[in-house]
Amino acid sequence: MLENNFEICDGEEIHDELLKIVEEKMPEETELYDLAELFKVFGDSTRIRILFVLFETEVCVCDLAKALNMTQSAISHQLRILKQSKLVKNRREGKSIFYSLADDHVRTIIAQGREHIEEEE
Amino acid sequence: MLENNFEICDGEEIHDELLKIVEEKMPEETELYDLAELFKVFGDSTRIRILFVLFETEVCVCDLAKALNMTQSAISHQLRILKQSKLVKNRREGKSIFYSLADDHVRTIIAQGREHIEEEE
DNA sequence: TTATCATATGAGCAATTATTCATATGTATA
DNA sequence: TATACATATGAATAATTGCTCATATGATAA
Repeated sequence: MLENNFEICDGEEIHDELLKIVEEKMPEETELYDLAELFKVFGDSTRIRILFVLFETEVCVCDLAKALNMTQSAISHQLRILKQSKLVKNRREGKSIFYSLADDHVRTIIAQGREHIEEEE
Repeated sequence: MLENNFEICDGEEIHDELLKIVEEKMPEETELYDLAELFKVFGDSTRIRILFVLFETEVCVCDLAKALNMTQSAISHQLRILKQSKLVKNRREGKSIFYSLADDHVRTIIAQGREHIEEEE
């Protein structure tokens, strides 16, 4: 016999307060999208393995593929994604292209992630 | 006339050095997997929006759904994922269940992500 | 108990994505 | 130039995933 069901779940005045929070604190839609896209990049273990190598040294695509035991094509595809997110940069040296970390946010983000998963009981 | 192509791309001795890095610095397979799984959770704008609300206040599922203009089911599914990753916790109060942040790594990780995307030219 | 509200969850579908394969581009060397 | 090496990339495929819909669970009130 449902009637007046448009008023469910707001007995408290949390509702106005909530709307204010969303209006004032929520980033723009484009920033939310960009943030999600950035974290998606970290959400693949192949790319994470690449980053762990780049934490230590600059490396060319071919050596990276061999070190991680994957095909050159697979690594190249993933490097492109990392580069698009500006997490890595590259330089050419002869026939080879060397990749390295673009900045240090990567280290912080990964470090915080490790802390989080290791902290769990 | 391909012969001896098993020696391509290691003119320098970077190879031994690289293998040592991978052996010594690369986390275990399970940690790499867990890390990727954790970051996948951040890789969705709905879950990021939920986290931005939880940065400010504790909130019940129904209010969260209304505030973000999504169905209760969709929000509930995402909260389950956030809870499995121990990013949020919850408590029951009568018929409602209130969700809140589980710890502060979330804030750091999101903050670093924002810094990274805002730093780009 | 019965009815209602709040939340959780399984199945199904559409969209995304990581890898492979084949091939293209770019560089150096013969 | 022609050939080989190093890397990039488009298409195809299999696997993953976010949402919807229907329904189940859990709690409160009549």
